Amino acid sequence: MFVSDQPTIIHADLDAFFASVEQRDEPRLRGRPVIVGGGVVQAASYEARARGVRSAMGGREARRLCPNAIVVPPRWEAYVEASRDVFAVFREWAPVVEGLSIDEAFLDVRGLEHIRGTPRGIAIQLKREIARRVGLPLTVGLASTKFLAKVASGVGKPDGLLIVEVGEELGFLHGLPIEHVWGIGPKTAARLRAREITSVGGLAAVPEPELVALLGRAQGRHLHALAHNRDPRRVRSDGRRRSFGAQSAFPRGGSGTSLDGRLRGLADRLTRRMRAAGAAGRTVTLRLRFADFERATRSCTLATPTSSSEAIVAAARLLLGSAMPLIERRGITLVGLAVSNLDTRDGSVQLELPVDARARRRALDLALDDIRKRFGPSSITRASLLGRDPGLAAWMMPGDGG
DNA sequence: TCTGGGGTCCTAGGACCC
DNA sequence: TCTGGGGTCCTAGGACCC
Repeated sequence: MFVSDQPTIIHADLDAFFASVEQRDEPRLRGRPVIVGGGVVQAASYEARARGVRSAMGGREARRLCPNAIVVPPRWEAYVEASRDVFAVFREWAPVVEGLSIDEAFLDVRGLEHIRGTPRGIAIQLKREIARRVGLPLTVGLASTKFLAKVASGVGKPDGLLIVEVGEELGFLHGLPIEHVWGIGPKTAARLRAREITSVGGLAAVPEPELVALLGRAQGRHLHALAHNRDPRRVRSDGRRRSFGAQSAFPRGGSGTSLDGRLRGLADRLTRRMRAAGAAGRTVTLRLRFADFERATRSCTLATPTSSSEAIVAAARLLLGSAMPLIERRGITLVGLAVSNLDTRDGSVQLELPVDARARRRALDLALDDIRKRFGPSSITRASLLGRDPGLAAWMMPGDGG
């Protein structure tokens, strides 16, 4: 086993990501309070946060707190592009990069002394490179576990660099309030505080069986370990997603008139992304939220994986039928669809096939052409493309299974 | 805090199988 | 016939994260 006297896991987190991209691209916004998203705050610059604006806050509340804020609409393409640029830099500096979301990642920087430098040096360079080449502020946490690196970057924000040296972990950790722990949200924090557990040190002092009795087996064990900075999770770059989802909120007092239309729109959005990712799934979940903000889900599992919009809409309609009494009673404010139980395999290719025989052959030929271009000449035929789902072609590259 | 959109993991009970 | 144990899958819901 590898033992180091230096921390070797970096958590790199862009500060106020969307808002920082806006300030980078529009000099007029620099130094000013910026809010991205009007209806609901998607991101707030640190100038706006200083006035109490938080993401997910209602737009009206945000403008009340910070009347001179500049509100801009989100520009998704710009954020996706900035994220790509940032991750490209990450991958230059570390062989193993695990993306957590569009704006944060773990980097394993073990054993790079002769290539890239010490972990400390890499952390410093990473901030400089992101600032120089992408023009965005980054906070870096460097520690001996993923958990602690994540906590450190949170404490170090904004535009910070926080290194927790080996041997100093518990001293750093135990003084923090429990809300700093990755995995303790409002509900769990309230339960712990009701027991007068308010700091991570206090949490660490609770025997594991007691925590398990209070929070359940998995969470009890997990938090007990984290409080002692025991976190065996490795940085891994092959993160495979488990689900695709899409949802849409109704305007106030929205009626159920266009529910079916919304369902079709959601399914189209969802399946377009699924097909782009070469994914198909078996479990369709209908998510509902009501006027009182209570939620409900209905799900069903199909016999074969699909990424067909038609198949998913059909399943969603059945689920909707079973939930109709609830909807009529409580009033619906949000509808969502998710597909999980994914059957993604590296190298798999999926496409929807038209019913008409000629159009079908043509779609297959185009797909074959595409496959040959991407993977080189192969002996794949139209017939071998036809797989599990009658409306869907599925095929896996030989040797790509493991 | 009158609340958007996209995800992850865990729990618990029931069905079903060996 | 009754009883017991273990495993997997499915559904619905809860909590958390960005």
